[in-house]
Parts: sequence; C-alpha cells; structure tokens
Amino acid sequence: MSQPAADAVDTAEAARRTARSAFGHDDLLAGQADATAALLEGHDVLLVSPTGSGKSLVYQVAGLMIDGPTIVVSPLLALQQDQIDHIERSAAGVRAGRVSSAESESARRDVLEAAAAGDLEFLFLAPEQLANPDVRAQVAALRPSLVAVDEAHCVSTWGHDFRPDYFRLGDLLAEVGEPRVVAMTATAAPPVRDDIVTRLRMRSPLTVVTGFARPTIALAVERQVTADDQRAAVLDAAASAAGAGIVYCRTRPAAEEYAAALAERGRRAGVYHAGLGHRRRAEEHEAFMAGEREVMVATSAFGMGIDKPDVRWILHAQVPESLDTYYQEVGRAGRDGEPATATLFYRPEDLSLGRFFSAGVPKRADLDRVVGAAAEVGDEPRAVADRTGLGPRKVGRILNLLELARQSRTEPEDDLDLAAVVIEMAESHRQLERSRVEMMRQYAESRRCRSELLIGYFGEPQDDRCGSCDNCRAGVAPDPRDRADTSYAVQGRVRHEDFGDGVVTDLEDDRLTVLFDEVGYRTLALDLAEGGLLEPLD
DNA sequence: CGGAACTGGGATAGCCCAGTTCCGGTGCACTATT
Repeated sequence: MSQPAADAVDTAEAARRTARSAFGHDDLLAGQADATAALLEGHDVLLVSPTGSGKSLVYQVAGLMIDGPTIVVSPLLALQQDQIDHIERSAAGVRAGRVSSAESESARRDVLEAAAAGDLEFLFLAPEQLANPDVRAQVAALRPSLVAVDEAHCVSTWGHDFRPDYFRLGDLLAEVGEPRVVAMTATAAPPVRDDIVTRLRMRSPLTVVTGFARPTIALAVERQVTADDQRAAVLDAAASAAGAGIVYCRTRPAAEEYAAALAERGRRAGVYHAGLGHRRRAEEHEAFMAGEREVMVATSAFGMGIDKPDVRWILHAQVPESLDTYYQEVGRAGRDGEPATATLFYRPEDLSLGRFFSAGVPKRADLDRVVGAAAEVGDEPRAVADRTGLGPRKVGRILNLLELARQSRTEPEDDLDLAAVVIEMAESHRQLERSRVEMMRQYAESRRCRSELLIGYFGEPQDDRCGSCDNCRAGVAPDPRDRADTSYAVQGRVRHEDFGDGVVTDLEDDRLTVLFDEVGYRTLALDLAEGGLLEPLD
C-alpha cells in the first residue's frame, strides 16, 4: 500500500468508530478492520472469511463511510431479506431495500425512488436484476459508490452455465459506473479467488483471508464397497448420532428415501431439495432451525443462509464433487464452537456423478447457430434463444464462452475460428472440474491428517496434525514436519513440459500436487518431478 | 459415468441374461393458470 502507516491506522480507527456508533459493535476483528480500511483507501477487496466472522459488517461500515449508496449483490432472495432485516434492526436510521421479482411494481418503484432521493443506503439485488437494462439504468443513475458481492464464489461456480448473469457481473457493474468492489465468500480455493478477481474486473485488488481451520470439527471418512452397505451404514450413523445433524445426498430421490427411512426408525427427519415448493422448503427450514427436526436430509440446495449454531454432525451419504463444496457443507457444523463431527461415506463410484455434473463441451453445430443468430439479433441471451430455438441456459452458456474467447484472443481481427477457441476453453474448464473431483478422491483416500489436507487445499499450509480426525486417531497420519526437503515450495510457481505452468498446492513425502493453469490439479511423483519433469520457476 | 428400469432374444413355461435407454444439482425471473 502506498499510504503512510499512520493514515492506515487512522482509517482503521475511523472504521472502528463507525462500527461502534452505527452498528453497536464493540470492535472490528483484524480481518474486518483490514478489509474495511483497504476499501476506504480505494482498493477493491476480496474477503475470504468463515461464515459467522462478520463479513457483512465490512460492507456495512464501508458503505456508510463512503458517500453514495451501496449496492449489494446477493444470490438468494431469502438471504437478501435476512440481511435487510438485520441492517434495519441493528442500525437505527439506516435504510435498506431491494428490487426483485418478489416485490410488486409499486414496491419496486418506491425503493428506487427512495434510493434516488438519498434515503436508502443499501440496495439489494440479484445479478439477474442488473441484467435488466431498465433496472441497470436506474441503478447507474444512483451513482453507487460501493458494490458488495455476497457469496462471491457463485461468480466462479455458477457463472459458467447455471446462472449466466453471474458471469456477466463484471460487465454489468462497469455499466453502473464501476463502483468500488468488495467481494465476500466463506470458501474459495486459490483458482476460485483468481476467477472472482478476474470476472469482477477488480482494480488494485487486495485479498484478505482469515482462518480456514475449524479445529472443533472432527473429520472422518468411512470407505464403502457396495451401495447396499453404504446405505445401511449411513442410516445407522444418522439414526444414532446425537444432537442436530444434516445428511447431504447427491440426488433428490436419495434425499427423499433416506428421510423416509430415518422417520421409520423414529427420528424426526426433515427433507430439503429444490424439487419441493417454496412454501414447503421454508417450513422445513424453520422446523430445523427451531429444533423441531433433529435431522435434515438434503441436497446441496440446503446451504447458504443456514446459520444454526448447534449442528452437531454432518454426514455425507455420497461424496460431493469438490473439496470446495465439501468444506462449505462441513462448515455448517459446530458454529457455536462446541465439538462436532463430519463423516464422509465414500464409495469411489459416486465420484462419477461429479464428473457427470461438470459441464459438457458445447457441440460445434449449436455454437455455429448461436454465432449466426448473435450476428443478426445481437447478444442479448433471450433474443438469441428465440432466434435459434435452443434453450436459454444453453444459449447463455455459449454466449458466455464466446465472450471469454473474445477477451482471450490476442489479435482482434482474428475472427477465423472463435468457435474452435470456445471448444478449447470449454475443454480446459472441464479438465479443471474433473481435476477437482480427483482432489476430492485424494482427500477421501488419503492417510494424512484430513484437516491438514483440507486446509492446505485452500492455500493455508499447516505444520501440525489436528489430532482429532480418523487418520490422526488411528495413528496413521504422517507428521508434516518430517517431510524431506525438496526444491519445491507450496505456492511456488513451476513449469511442466506437457502441462505448462502451475502452482504447487501440496507437498508430500513422495509426491506433490500442482494446480496447472491449463489442465487443473495434477499429482506427480516427487522423484520424477525432481528428475527434471518439473522445473521450479522462482 | 453408473445405476435403475426397461426391452428383447433365447430356450422352452415362467425365466435368465445381455443390451438399451434414461436419468441425475444448485435459482433467478417470467408467464399462464387458478
């Protein structure tokens, strides 16, 4: 930072005063203070910090201190409402509102008018609202000075095909006047962080990362051979575990089936997945929060915004598609700081579901149709979908890939084969996704300290074992301090003759894992790497 | 990619096995009915 240290101290102190006077918080934690001060000094900030650590306070304090309204981009309508209620409850005289499809036309107008009159400090929106040109123009007219992107990992994980407007968020924010950006997430491995910074076009970005370690959660993996045994083991564990818990399943039918089987065994089990109506989901959620249900059997739909402090155990009936997802789901246990357990029932065959869900590479014929239609009607996704007759999701995804391909092209007139570039990029993306599945496999099959491995995946090397995971308790986890010296360092750049450049993400006795820019995570034998296959760059 | 459910052929009464087909996660917004 170019500011003298004294100024930075003053800035942090001013932020503390605002936290106290406006929000009644006695103090800001170190990460909160650093992030807030950096924003006030003109940086864009990526804040990676666990749920419950008060990430929201950062944008709230900075938003109040920087003149002009603050836009908050948040993925779920329920999450938006919680935050709005929280702000209006905790900060007297500070108004927050939102624009979404859940409001009537007149309510939307009221909110935008209040914002235009300067009466509203925080305006909440989903990216899909910003994608609407009318809304975007009205938001731009407010001249927002700060935008907070909540659950920012969605920019990376949802942007490619599921919610295409997340992918365009950088463009959309540029069109509302390039406000300062604070992106917040509880989980982001280094490639996800890079993706967020790039996609949001953050300027002079500062990344603030605080504690990934969750020492009170005891991790364990139960290896399964047959699907029948797996089902029986999951049911036994979920039926006998004490306290509130969550069973994560990969499919909706599996969630329904486990919930029914647990109910038969006398457990008060709820079920939650996106196939249920909104009302039913809200009821199940509330019943679990209120303690009327001991067990929630759910797909990944049960996630963001779940902040029940006394969840004692998390059980994965099937392996998720990445350690990013796994960490996120596990992190819903033990928020009260009391001991909790997280057990993964692992059968290697289940990894195939992760490979299936990783987005496919678009067909050449579909690509050509989209390129042709976009040339005629422009690149608004809906217009192109109408023109081509292809589904809006597929079209959105292809348009996103085309945009990425244009950005990556070195020579502007090189129009020759954008489609080929798209296919190449989609393949590279798929490789990254599949390599993430492989990292999940490595975690599940490892004899190392689970916690050391998991935390290391997020770029935070640990020099000791947790002592509480299954491998530590069984005495099979090696001491990370006993590792032989090598010419590689975790986080060091390396070059491989086939895979290209990358960053070392993990070192073991006889092998190392590298995140390659082009092909994702790869694990290599250390002796081969040192034999000349892998060249350290710095 | 793998599992479940279905189809079809072969050999011969109700059945087995091999091959085929289909299905699978996350939510915004919008629209057309109740």
